[in-house]
Amino acid sequence: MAPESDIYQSLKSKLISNGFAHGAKLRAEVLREEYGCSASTVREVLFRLSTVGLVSFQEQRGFRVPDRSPEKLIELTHMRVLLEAEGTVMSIRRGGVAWEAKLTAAHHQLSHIESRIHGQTPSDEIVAIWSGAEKEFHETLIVACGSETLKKLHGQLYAQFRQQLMVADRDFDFISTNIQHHAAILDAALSGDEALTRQKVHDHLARHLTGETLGL
Amino acid sequence: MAPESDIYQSLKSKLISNGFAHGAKLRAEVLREEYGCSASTVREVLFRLSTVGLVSFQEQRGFRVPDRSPEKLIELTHMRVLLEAEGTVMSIRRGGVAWEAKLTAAHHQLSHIESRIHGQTPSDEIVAIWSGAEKEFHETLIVACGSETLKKLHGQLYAQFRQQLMVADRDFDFISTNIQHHAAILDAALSGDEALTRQKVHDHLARHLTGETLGL
DNA sequence: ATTTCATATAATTTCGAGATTTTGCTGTAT
DNA sequence: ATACAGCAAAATCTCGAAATTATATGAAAT
Repeated sequence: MAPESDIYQSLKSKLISNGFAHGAKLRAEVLREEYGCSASTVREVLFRLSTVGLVSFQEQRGFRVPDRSPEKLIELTHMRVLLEAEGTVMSIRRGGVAWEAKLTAAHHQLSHIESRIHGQTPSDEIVAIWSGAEKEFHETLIVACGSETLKKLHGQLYAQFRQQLMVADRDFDFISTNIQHHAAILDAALSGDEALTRQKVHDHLARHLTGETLGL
Repeated sequence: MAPESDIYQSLKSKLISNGFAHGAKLRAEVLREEYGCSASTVREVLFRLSTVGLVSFQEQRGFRVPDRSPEKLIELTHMRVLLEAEGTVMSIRRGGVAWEAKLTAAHHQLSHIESRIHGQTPSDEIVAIWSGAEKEFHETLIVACGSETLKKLHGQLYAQFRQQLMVADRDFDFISTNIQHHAAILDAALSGDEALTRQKVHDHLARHLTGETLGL
Protein backbone atom coordinates (compact mmCIF):
# COMPACT_ATOMS: atom_id res chain seq x y z
CA MET A 1 0.00 0.00 0.00
CA ALA A 2 1.30 3.45 -0.89
CA PRO A 3 2.15 5.46 2.22
CA GLU A 4 0.86 8.95 2.41
CA SER A 5 4.26 10.50 1.73
CA ASP A 6 4.44 8.70 -1.63
CA ILE A 7 1.03 10.00 -2.61
CA TYR A 8 2.20 13.47 -1.59
CA GLN A 9 5.27 13.29 -3.83
CA SER A 10 3.34 11.75 -6.70
CA LEU A 11 0.61 14.36 -6.62
CA LYS A 12 3.15 17.12 -6.18
CA SER A 13 5.16 16.18 -9.26
CA LYS A 14 1.99 15.76 -11.28
CA LEU A 15 0.92 19.26 -10.26
CA ILE A 16 4.32 20.72 -11.06
CA SER A 17 4.65 19.02 -14.44
CA ASN A 18 1.18 20.23 -15.33
CA GLY A 19 -0.48 16.85 -15.27
CA PHE A 20 -3.70 18.66 -14.39
CA ALA A 21 -5.44 21.48 -16.20
CA HIS A 22 -5.22 24.85 -14.52
CA GLY A 23 -8.36 25.57 -12.51
CA ALA A 24 -9.40 21.92 -12.57
CA LYS A 25 -11.26 20.57 -9.60
CA LEU A 26 -9.46 18.00 -7.48
CA ARG A 27 -12.02 15.63 -6.00
CA ALA A 28 -10.70 13.33 -3.34
CA GLU A 29 -13.19 10.63 -4.35
CA VAL A 30 -11.81 10.58 -7.88
CA LEU A 31 -8.11 10.63 -6.99
CA ARG A 32 -8.80 7.90 -4.44
CA GLU A 33 -9.08 5.28 -7.19
CA GLU A 34 -5.88 6.30 -8.93
CA TYR A 35 -3.83 5.84 -5.78
CA GLY A 36 -5.75 2.92 -4.33
CA CYS A 37 -6.36 4.53 -0.96
CA SER A 38 -9.24 6.16 0.85
CA ALA A 39 -10.60 9.61 0.16
CA SER A 40 -9.52 10.81 3.58
CA THR A 41 -5.90 10.09 2.81
CA VAL A 42 -6.07 12.04 -0.42
CA ARG A 43 -7.78 14.85 1.42
CA GLU A 44 -4.91 15.12 3.88
CA VAL A 45 -2.39 15.28 1.06
CA LEU A 46 -4.38 17.97 -0.73
CA PHE A 47 -4.49 19.99 2.46
CA ARG A 48 -0.76 19.82 2.80
CA LEU A 49 -0.25 20.83 -0.81
CA SER A 50 -2.59 23.76 -0.28
CA THR A 51 -0.47 25.22 2.50
CA VAL A 52 2.53 25.40 0.20
CA GLY A 53 0.53 27.00 -2.57
CA LEU A 54 0.38 24.14 -5.05
CA VAL A 55 -3.34 23.61 -4.53
CA SER A 56 -6.00 26.18 -3.74
CA PHE A 57 -8.60 25.43 -1.11
CA GLN A 58 -11.92 27.03 -0.25
CA GLU A 59 -13.91 25.97 2.75
CA GLN A 60 -16.85 23.77 1.83
CA ARG A 61 -15.90 24.11 -1.82
CA GLY A 62 -13.04 21.71 -2.13
CA PHE A 63 -9.69 21.79 -3.83
CA ARG A 64 -8.60 23.19 -7.18
CA VAL A 65 -5.51 23.57 -9.29
CA PRO A 66 -4.52 27.25 -9.06
CA ASP A 67 -5.29 29.30 -12.14
CA ARG A 68 -2.47 30.63 -14.21
CA SER A 69 -1.89 34.33 -13.85
CA PRO A 70 0.85 36.60 -15.19
CA GLU A 71 0.94 38.52 -11.90
CA LYS A 72 1.56 35.36 -9.91
CA LEU A 73 4.44 34.32 -12.15
CA ILE A 74 5.99 37.77 -11.88
CA GLU A 75 5.70 37.69 -8.10
CA LEU A 76 7.18 34.22 -7.87
CA THR A 77 10.05 35.20 -10.15
CA HIS A 78 10.75 38.26 -8.06
CA MET A 79 11.01 36.13 -4.91
CA ARG A 80 13.15 33.58 -6.69
CA VAL A 81 15.62 36.24 -7.77
CA LEU A 82 15.76 37.57 -4.23
CA LEU A 83 16.38 34.20 -2.59
CA GLU A 84 18.50 32.63 -5.29
CA ALA A 85 20.85 35.59 -5.56
CA GLU A 86 21.24 35.74 -1.78
CA GLY A 87 21.68 31.99 -1.45
CA THR A 88 24.22 31.79 -4.25
CA VAL A 89 26.32 34.55 -2.74
CA MET A 90 26.24 32.76 0.59
CA SER A 91 27.32 29.56 -1.15
CA ILE A 92 30.23 31.40 -2.76
CA ARG A 93 31.38 32.53 0.68
CA ARG A 94 31.13 29.24 2.51
CA GLY A 95 30.91 26.53 -0.13
CA GLY A 96 34.59 26.16 -0.92
CA VAL A 97 36.03 24.04 -3.65
CA ALA A 98 33.64 21.16 -2.95
CA TRP A 99 30.69 23.37 -3.84
CA GLU A 100 32.39 24.76 -6.93
CA ALA A 101 32.94 21.20 -8.10
CA LYS A 102 29.30 20.29 -7.48
CA LEU A 103 28.10 23.35 -9.34
CA THR A 104 30.38 22.68 -12.26
CA ALA A 105 29.10 19.11 -12.43
CA ALA A 106 25.46 20.19 -12.30
CA HIS A 107 26.08 22.73 -15.04
CA HIS A 108 27.85 20.20 -17.20
CA GLN A 109 24.86 17.85 -17.02
CA LEU A 110 22.38 20.59 -17.76
CA SER A 111 24.50 22.04 -20.53
CA HIS A 112 24.75 18.63 -22.19
CA ILE A 113 20.98 18.16 -22.20
CA GLU A 114 20.27 21.67 -23.39
CA SER A 115 22.62 21.39 -26.32
CA ARG A 116 20.85 18.18 -27.36
CA ILE A 117 17.46 19.88 -27.25
CA HIS A 118 18.71 22.99 -29.06
CA GLY A 119 16.54 23.64 -32.09
CA GLN A 120 14.24 20.66 -32.07
CA THR A 121 11.04 19.87 -30.20
CA PRO A 122 11.99 17.37 -27.52
CA SER A 123 10.09 14.28 -26.43
CA ASP A 124 8.27 13.94 -23.11
CA GLU A 125 11.16 11.99 -21.73
CA ILE A 126 13.76 14.59 -22.68
CA VAL A 127 11.59 17.32 -21.16
CA ALA A 128 11.43 15.38 -17.90
CA ILE A 129 15.19 14.94 -17.88
CA TRP A 130 15.76 18.61 -18.65
CA SER A 131 13.37 19.61 -15.85
CA GLY A 132 15.30 17.53 -13.38
CA ALA A 133 18.65 18.93 -14.48
CA GLU A 134 17.45 22.53 -14.44
CA LYS A 135 16.06 22.03 -10.95
CA GLU A 136 19.31 20.41 -9.86
CA PHE A 137 21.41 23.30 -11.15
CA HIS A 138 19.35 25.96 -9.40
CA GLU A 139 19.27 23.96 -6.18
CA THR A 140 23.02 23.48 -6.33
CA LEU A 141 23.49 27.24 -6.55
CA ILE A 142 22.12 27.61 -3.03
CA VAL A 143 22.94 24.22 -1.55
CA ALA A 144 25.96 25.50 0.39
CA CYS A 145 24.27 28.64 1.71
CA GLY A 146 24.00 27.12 5.18
CA SER A 147 20.37 28.08 5.69
CA GLU A 148 17.81 25.28 5.72
CA THR A 149 15.14 27.94 5.94
CA LEU A 150 16.27 29.58 2.71
CA LYS A 151 16.45 26.26 0.90
CA LYS A 152 13.01 25.18 2.03
CA LEU A 153 11.48 28.50 1.06
CA HIS A 154 13.18 28.40 -2.30
CA GLY A 155 11.85 24.90 -2.85
CA GLN A 156 8.30 26.12 -2.30
CA LEU A 157 8.78 29.01 -4.69
CA TYR A 158 10.43 26.90 -7.36
CA ALA A 159 7.57 24.40 -7.30
CA GLN A 160 4.94 27.10 -7.67
CA PHE A 161 7.02 28.75 -10.39
CA ARG A 162 7.13 25.54 -12.37
CA GLN A 163 3.42 25.04 -11.96
CA GLN A 164 2.75 28.50 -13.38
CA LEU A 165 5.16 28.14 -16.25
CA MET A 166 3.62 25.14 -18.01
CA VAL A 167 6.73 23.69 -19.53
CA ALA A 168 4.40 21.27 -21.23
CA ASP A 169 3.73 23.99 -23.78
CA ARG A 170 6.89 22.85 -25.49
CA ASP A 171 8.00 26.31 -26.36
CA PHE A 172 11.66 25.53 -26.11
CA ASP A 173 12.89 28.43 -28.18
CA PHE A 174 14.39 29.90 -25.05
CA ILE A 175 16.83 27.03 -24.68
CA SER A 176 19.57 28.71 -26.67
CA THR A 177 19.53 31.81 -24.48
CA ASN A 178 19.23 29.56 -21.44
CA ILE A 179 22.53 27.92 -22.29
CA GLN A 180 24.27 31.27 -22.23
CA HIS A 181 22.53 32.36 -19.03
CA HIS A 182 23.47 29.24 -17.10
CA ALA A 183 27.07 29.51 -18.26
CA ALA A 184 27.20 33.17 -17.23
CA ILE A 185 25.92 32.32 -13.74
CA LEU A 186 28.47 29.54 -13.39
CA ASP A 187 31.36 31.77 -14.52
CA ALA A 188 30.35 34.59 -12.20
CA ALA A 189 30.01 32.23 -9.24
CA LEU A 190 33.39 30.59 -9.88
CA SER A 191 35.05 33.98 -10.21
CA GLY A 192 33.74 34.90 -6.76
CA ASP A 193 32.31 38.20 -7.96
CA GLU A 194 29.21 38.55 -5.79
CA ALA A 195 27.65 41.57 -7.48
CA LEU A 196 28.12 40.04 -10.91
CA THR A 197 26.58 36.77 -9.73
CA ARG A 198 23.52 38.56 -8.42
CA GLN A 199 23.23 40.34 -11.75
CA LYS A 200 23.47 37.14 -13.77
CA VAL A 201 20.88 35.36 -11.62
CA HIS A 202 18.57 38.31 -12.17
CA ASP A 203 19.24 38.40 -15.93
CA HIS A 204 18.44 34.72 -16.26
CA LEU A 205 14.99 35.10 -14.76
CA ALA A 206 14.27 38.61 -16.04
CA ARG A 207 12.18 37.48 -19.00
CA HIS A 208 9.61 36.12 -16.55
CA LEU A 209 9.29 39.54 -14.94
CA THR A 210 7.55 41.04 -17.93
CA GLY A 211 4.81 38.51 -18.50
CA GLU A 212 6.08 37.60 -21.96
CA THR A 213 6.45 33.96 -21.00
CA LEU A 214 2.72 33.77 -20.44
CA GLY A 215 1.81 35.09 -23.83
CA LEU A 216 1.31 38.74 -22.98
CA MET B 1 -19.17 22.78 16.65
CA ALA B 2 -15.88 24.47 15.81
CA PRO B 3 -15.05 24.25 12.11
CA GLU B 4 -11.60 23.12 11.16
CA SER B 5 -10.45 26.60 10.20
CA ASP B 6 -11.17 27.83 13.74
CA ILE B 7 -9.15 25.01 15.22
CA TYR B 8 -6.36 25.88 12.82
CA GLN B 9 -6.29 29.51 13.92
CA SER B 10 -6.60 28.63 17.59
CA LEU B 11 -3.78 26.12 17.50
CA LYS B 12 -1.65 28.45 15.41
CA SER B 13 -1.91 31.35 17.84
CA LYS B 14 -1.25 29.04 20.77
CA LEU B 15 1.89 27.79 19.04
CA ILE B 16 3.07 31.31 18.23
CA SER B 17 2.41 32.70 21.69
CA ASN B 18 4.31 29.78 23.18
CA GLY B 19 1.32 28.10 24.74
CA PHE B 20 3.21 24.82 24.34
CA ALA B 21 6.65 23.87 25.57
CA HIS B 22 9.31 23.60 22.89
CA GLY B 23 9.79 19.99 21.85
CA ALA B 24 6.50 18.93 23.41
CA LYS B 25 4.57 16.14 21.77
CA LEU B 26 1.27 17.06 20.17
CA ARG B 27 -1.04 14.08 20.42
CA ALA B 28 -4.20 14.34 18.40
CA GLU B 29 -6.10 12.24 20.94
CA VAL B 30 -5.28 14.74 23.68
CA LEU B 31 -6.02 17.92 21.72
CA ARG B 32 -9.25 16.32 20.57
CA GLU B 33 -10.85 16.90 23.97
CA GLU B 34 -9.82 20.54 24.20
CA TYR B 35 -11.49 21.37 20.90
CA GLY B 36 -14.40 18.98 21.15
CA CYS B 37 -13.82 17.30 17.84
CA SER B 38 -12.42 14.03 16.56
CA ALA B 39 -8.75 13.10 16.46
CA SER B 40 -8.79 13.02 12.66
CA THR B 41 -9.77 16.66 12.49
CA VAL B 42 -6.93 17.66 14.79
CA ARG B 43 -4.59 15.53 12.75
CA GLU B 44 -5.48 17.39 9.56
CA VAL B 45 -4.83 20.72 11.26
CA LEU B 46 -1.47 19.55 12.58
CA PHE B 47 -0.51 18.43 9.10
CA ARG B 48 -1.28 21.83 7.70
CA LEU B 49 0.69 23.55 10.43
CA SER B 50 3.62 21.26 9.72
CA THR B 51 3.86 22.37 6.10
CA VAL B 52 4.32 25.99 7.21
CA GLY B 53 6.94 25.06 9.75
CA LEU B 54 5.01 25.67 12.95
CA VAL B 55 4.85 21.97 13.81
CA SER B 56 7.40 19.29 13.08
CA PHE B 57 6.25 15.95 11.77
CA GLN B 58 7.93 12.57 11.49
CA GLU B 59 6.30 9.66 9.77
CA GLN B 60 4.88 7.12 12.19
CA ARG B 61 6.16 9.24 15.06
CA GLY B 62 3.63 11.99 15.26
CA PHE B 63 3.78 15.72 15.73
CA ARG B 64 5.97 17.90 17.94
CA VAL B 65 6.53 21.54 18.75
CA PRO B 66 9.81 22.49 17.03
CA ASP B 67 12.78 22.83 19.34
CA ARG B 68 14.32 26.20 19.88
CA SER B 69 17.60 26.70 18.14
CA PRO B 70 19.81 29.78 17.74
CA GLU B 71 20.60 28.78 14.15
CA LYS B 72 16.94 28.65 13.23
CA LEU B 73 16.26 32.08 14.69
CA ILE B 74 19.23 33.53 12.84
CA GLU B 75 18.05 32.01 9.58
CA LEU B 76 14.51 33.25 10.08
CA THR B 77 15.76 36.72 10.92
CA HIS B 78 17.92 36.76 7.82
CA MET B 79 14.92 35.93 5.64
CA ARG B 80 12.78 38.48 7.42
CA VAL B 81 15.31 41.23 6.74
CA LEU B 82 15.47 40.21 3.10
CA LEU B 83 11.70 40.18 2.56
CA GLU B 84 10.77 43.04 4.84
CA ALA B 85 13.35 45.40 3.40
CA GLU B 86 12.29 44.53 -0.14
CA GLY B 87 8.59 44.76 0.65
CA THR B 88 8.93 48.08 2.45
CA VAL B 89 10.82 49.64 -0.45
CA MET B 90 8.10 48.41 -2.82
CA SER B 91 5.48 49.94 -0.53
CA ILE B 92 7.34 53.26 -0.58
CA ARG B 93 7.21 53.23 -4.37
CA ARG B 94 3.57 52.31 -4.86
CA GLY B 95 1.85 52.90 -1.53
CA GLY B 96 1.28 56.64 -1.83
CA VAL B 97 -0.08 58.88 0.88
CA ALA B 98 -2.69 56.34 1.92
CA TRP B 99 0.04 53.87 2.89
CA GLU B 100 2.08 56.54 4.67
CA ALA B 101 -1.00 57.36 6.73
CA LYS B 102 -1.59 53.71 7.59
CA LEU B 103 2.02 53.23 8.60
CA THR B 104 1.98 56.36 10.74
CA ALA B 105 -1.17 55.13 12.45
CA ALA B 106 0.28 51.68 13.08
CA HIS B 107 3.43 53.20 14.50
CA HIS B 108 1.48 55.53 16.73
CA GLN B 109 -0.40 52.62 18.26
CA LEU B 110 2.72 50.57 18.77
CA SER B 111 4.66 53.50 20.13
CA HIS B 112 1.93 54.22 22.64
CA ILE B 113 1.95 50.67 23.97
CA GLU B 114 5.73 50.45 24.07
CA SER B 115 6.06 53.64 26.08
CA ARG B 116 3.58 52.26 28.60
CA ILE B 117 5.58 49.06 29.00
CA HIS B 118 8.91 50.88 29.19
CA GLY B 119 10.72 49.84 32.36
CA GLN B 120 8.17 47.62 34.03
CA THR B 121 7.27 43.97 33.59
CA PRO B 122 3.97 43.91 31.74
CA SER B 123 0.94 41.70 32.36
CA ASP B 124 -0.15 38.89 30.06
CA GLU B 125 -2.78 41.12 28.59
CA ILE B 126 -0.35 43.94 27.79
CA VAL B 127 2.04 41.45 26.18
CA ALA B 128 -0.77 40.18 23.97
CA ILE B 129 -1.67 43.72 22.94
CA TRP B 130 1.96 44.57 22.26
CA SER B 131 2.35 41.41 20.16
CA GLY B 132 -0.61 42.39 18.04
CA ALA B 133 0.62 45.93 17.54
CA GLU B 134 4.16 44.86 16.67
CA LYS B 135 2.80 42.38 14.14
CA GLU B 136 0.52 45.05 12.71
CA PHE B 137 3.39 47.53 12.28
CA HIS B 138 5.62 45.08 10.46
CA GLU B 139 2.76 43.88 8.27
CA THR B 140 1.87 47.46 7.42
CA LEU B 141 5.43 48.06 6.23
CA ILE B 142 4.88 45.61 3.38
CA VAL B 143 1.11 45.83 2.92
CA ALA B 144 1.35 48.06 -0.15
CA CYS B 145 4.14 46.11 -1.85
CA GLY B 146 1.69 44.68 -4.37
CA SER B 147 2.88 41.10 -4.04
CA GLU B 148 0.56 38.62 -2.36
CA THR B 149 3.34 36.08 -2.61
CA LEU B 150 5.73 38.24 -0.62
CA LYS B 151 3.12 38.93 2.04
CA LYS B 152 2.21 35.28 2.44
CA LEU B 153 5.84 34.24 2.66
CA HIS B 154 6.55 36.94 5.19
CA GLY B 155 3.58 35.82 7.24
CA GLN B 156 5.01 32.30 7.43
CA LEU B 157 8.40 33.59 8.46
CA TYR B 158 7.01 35.99 11.03
CA ALA B 159 5.00 33.22 12.67
CA GLN B 160 8.01 30.92 12.93
CA PHE B 161 10.14 33.80 14.18
CA ARG B 162 7.69 34.51 16.96
CA GLN B 163 7.56 30.87 17.90
CA GLN B 164 11.33 30.78 18.24
CA LEU B 165 11.56 33.99 20.17
CA MET B 166 9.48 33.05 23.21
CA VAL B 167 8.18 36.48 24.08
CA ALA B 168 6.68 34.81 27.12
CA ASP B 169 10.11 35.06 28.70
CA ARG B 170 9.17 38.59 29.66
CA ASP B 171 12.57 39.98 28.97
CA PHE B 172 11.30 43.35 27.90
CA ASP B 173 14.51 45.24 28.40
CA PHE B 174 14.77 45.66 24.68
CA ILE B 175 11.62 47.77 24.54
CA SER B 176 13.48 51.04 24.92
CA THR B 177 15.72 50.34 21.95
CA ASN B 178 12.71 49.00 20.07
CA ILE B 179 11.00 52.37 20.35
CA GLN B 180 13.93 54.06 18.67
CA HIS B 181 14.18 51.37 15.98
CA HIS B 182 10.55 51.56 15.00
CA ALA B 183 10.69 55.34 14.86
CA ALA B 184 13.81 55.20 12.68
CA ILE B 185 12.11 52.83 10.24
CA LEU B 186 9.05 55.07 10.07
CA ASP B 187 11.13 58.20 9.46
CA ALA B 188 13.21 56.55 6.76
CA ALA B 189 10.13 55.21 5.00
CA LEU B 190 8.35 58.56 5.07
CA SER B 191 11.44 60.31 3.75
CA GLY B 192 11.42 57.97 0.76
CA ASP B 193 15.08 57.05 1.17
CA GLU B 194 15.15 53.43 0.06
CA ALA B 195 18.70 52.59 1.06
CA LEU B 196 18.25 54.14 4.48
CA THR B 197 15.00 52.22 4.97
CA ARG B 198 16.68 48.93 4.15
CA GLN B 199 19.41 49.80 6.62
CA LYS B 200 16.98 50.62 9.42
CA VAL B 201 14.97 47.44 8.88
CA HIS B 202 18.22 45.52 9.11
CA ASP B 203 19.37 47.37 12.22
CA HIS B 204 16.09 46.65 13.98
CA LEU B 205 16.45 42.90 13.55
CA ALA B 206 20.24 42.74 13.76
CA ARG B 207 20.35 41.72 17.42
CA HIS B 208 18.64 38.45 16.46
CA LEU B 209 21.42 37.67 13.98
CA THR B 210 23.98 37.08 16.70
CA GLY B 211 22.12 34.62 18.90
CA GLU B 212 22.17 36.95 21.88
CA THR B 213 18.37 36.92 22.11
CA LEU B 214 18.54 33.21 22.80
CA GLY B 215 20.93 33.49 25.69
CA LEU B 216 24.17 32.80 23.88
C1' DA C 1 -38.85 35.26 -20.07
C1' DT C 2 -36.97 35.94 -15.52
C1' DT C 3 -36.91 35.27 -10.77
C1' DT C 4 -37.85 32.62 -6.52
C1' DC C 5 -38.27 28.82 -3.96
C1' DA C 6 -38.46 23.94 -2.85
C1' DT C 7 -36.56 19.64 -3.77
C1' DA C 8 -33.13 16.25 -5.22
C1' DT C 9 -28.47 15.30 -6.11
C1' DA C 10 -23.72 15.57 -5.35
C1' DA C 11 -19.76 17.04 -2.86
C1' DT C 12 -17.48 18.11 1.40
C1' DT C 13 -16.56 17.51 6.32
C1' DT C 14 -16.51 14.90 10.46
C1' DC C 15 -16.25 10.89 12.93
C1' DG C 16 -14.90 6.54 15.50
C1' DA C 17 -13.27 2.07 14.88
C1' DG C 18 -9.89 -1.30 13.00
C1' DA C 19 -5.17 -2.20 11.22
C1' DT C 20 -0.39 -1.13 11.57
C1' DT C 21 3.68 0.52 13.73
C1' DT C 22 6.26 2.29 17.41
C1' DT C 23 7.46 2.45 22.22
C1' DG C 24 8.13 0.74 26.87
C1' DC C 25 8.67 -3.16 29.82
C1' DT C 26 10.32 -7.65 31.44
C1' DG C 27 13.03 -11.62 31.54
C1' DT C 28 16.91 -14.11 29.80
C1' DA C 29 21.58 -14.84 28.22
C1' DT C 30 26.23 -13.23 27.76
C1' DA D 1 26.14 -5.07 34.58
C1' DT D 2 24.95 -4.97 29.74
C1' DA D 3 22.72 -6.50 25.68
C1' DC D 4 19.10 -8.58 23.41
C1' DA D 5 14.74 -10.83 22.40
C1' DG D 6 9.87 -11.17 23.18
C1' DC D 7 5.72 -9.32 24.85
C1' DA D 8 2.33 -5.71 26.18
C1' DA D 9 0.75 -1.07 25.85
C1' DA D 10 0.16 3.01 23.45
C1' DA D 11 0.30 5.79 19.61
C1' DT D 12 -0.21 6.45 14.67
C1' DC D 13 -2.32 5.64 10.22
C1' DT D 14 -6.03 4.23 7.22
C1' DC D 15 -10.54 3.56 6.15
C1' DG D 16 -15.60 3.79 4.91
C1' DA D 17 -19.77 5.50 6.47
C1' DA D 18 -22.73 9.16 8.58
C1' DA D 19 -23.69 14.11 8.95
C1' DT D 20 -23.39 18.47 6.98
C1' DT D 21 -23.29 21.72 3.34
C1' DA D 22 -23.20 23.20 -1.45
C1' DT D 23 -24.98 22.68 -6.16
C1' DA D 24 -28.23 21.51 -9.74
C1' DT D 25 -32.94 20.73 -11.31
C1' DG D 26 -37.43 22.08 -12.10
C1' DA D 27 -41.96 24.01 -10.77
C1' DA D 28 -44.60 28.09 -9.50
C1' DA D 29 -45.07 33.09 -9.45
C1' DT D 30 -44.09 37.67 -11.08
